Amino acid sequence: MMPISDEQLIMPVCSIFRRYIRRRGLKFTPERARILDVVLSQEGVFEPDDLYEQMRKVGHRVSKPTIYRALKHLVDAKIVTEVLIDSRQSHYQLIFGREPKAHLVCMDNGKITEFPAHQLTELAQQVCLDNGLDYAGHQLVVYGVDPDADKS
Amino acid sequence: MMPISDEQLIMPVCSIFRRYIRRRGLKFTPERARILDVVLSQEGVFEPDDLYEQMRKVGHRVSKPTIYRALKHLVDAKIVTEVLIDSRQSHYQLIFGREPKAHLVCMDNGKITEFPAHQLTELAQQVCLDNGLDYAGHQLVVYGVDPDADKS
DNA sequence: CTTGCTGCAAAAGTTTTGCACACGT
DNA sequence: ACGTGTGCAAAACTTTTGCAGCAAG
Repeated sequence: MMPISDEQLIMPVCSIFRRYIRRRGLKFTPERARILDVVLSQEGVFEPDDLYEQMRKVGHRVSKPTIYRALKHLVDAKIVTEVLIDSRQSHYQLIFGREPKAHLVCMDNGKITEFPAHQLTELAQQVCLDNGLDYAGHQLVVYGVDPDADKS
Repeated sequence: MMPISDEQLIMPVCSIFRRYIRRRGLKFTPERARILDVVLSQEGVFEPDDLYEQMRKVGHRVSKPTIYRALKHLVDAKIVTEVLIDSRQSHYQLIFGREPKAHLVCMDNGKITEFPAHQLTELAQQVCLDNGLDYAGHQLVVYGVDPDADKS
């Protein structure tokens, strides 16, 4: 899949989410539209609270429950995916129109680097097949430590 | 690395943990010994609360804070690793003397299947190298859905 | 003895829920 | 109009922390 530019991305994602919402008899509210906007502006991995703070900073009054509820729909709609990097905090990432990425986490400073991992998809699909499941996604996280950090 | 049997495993793990604890000027208490025992008896992935309930069931009075504190040391000692499968709950798994495993999660019933993923280690190490980090571990989670489950 | 450990209770933090009112469709 | 959504406040949970007394080294 060829990556597409931001301008190419934003319009279709909006329509796709609107269609997804309406097909389910749900409602495309201004809050959901604005949340999708902020999500589309995120670089890499983000937390629900990031969205809350950023929206608040530009004067958008959205409550946290609304953000959590919208994220659930965005995940269902396969526009966003949950990224499991920290067991004590939800992390999400935009996936629509993007190649699947794996994550390298530096355990010293928490910095997250993305890298492509094409090879994995085939392996992951085969594993599902072997176990009688339909493939629904996969995630690779690699952990590293800074070689220059002091060892305790 | 050749997998080893349970009897071969339990003794060395105990000594290794004791040595780890003492080298750091910490204390090898009965609570920590019992927690390690329960950890060694787990099949696959477990949660802190699983340990708590199982210990309670056999009459071992250990508090949850103590379990959380012990798990931290077990992770540091590389006897146990955290498994990121659910952002709302910590999951752990015994790794000492075991081959690295990847996880297949069925999104319909939550069932977790382990499978070997040798090929990944090399890839993961290369990624760290490319990014100037020392390799510290990796984790692959594959998601599947039951083809027989009703689609909503 | 000294220092770390435990259990309790409380705190901290994230995510969810109940409810009354507001708003898409 | 009907049925969802929203915000608020509170609940639900998991995980962490402070502290007094206890115990390992």
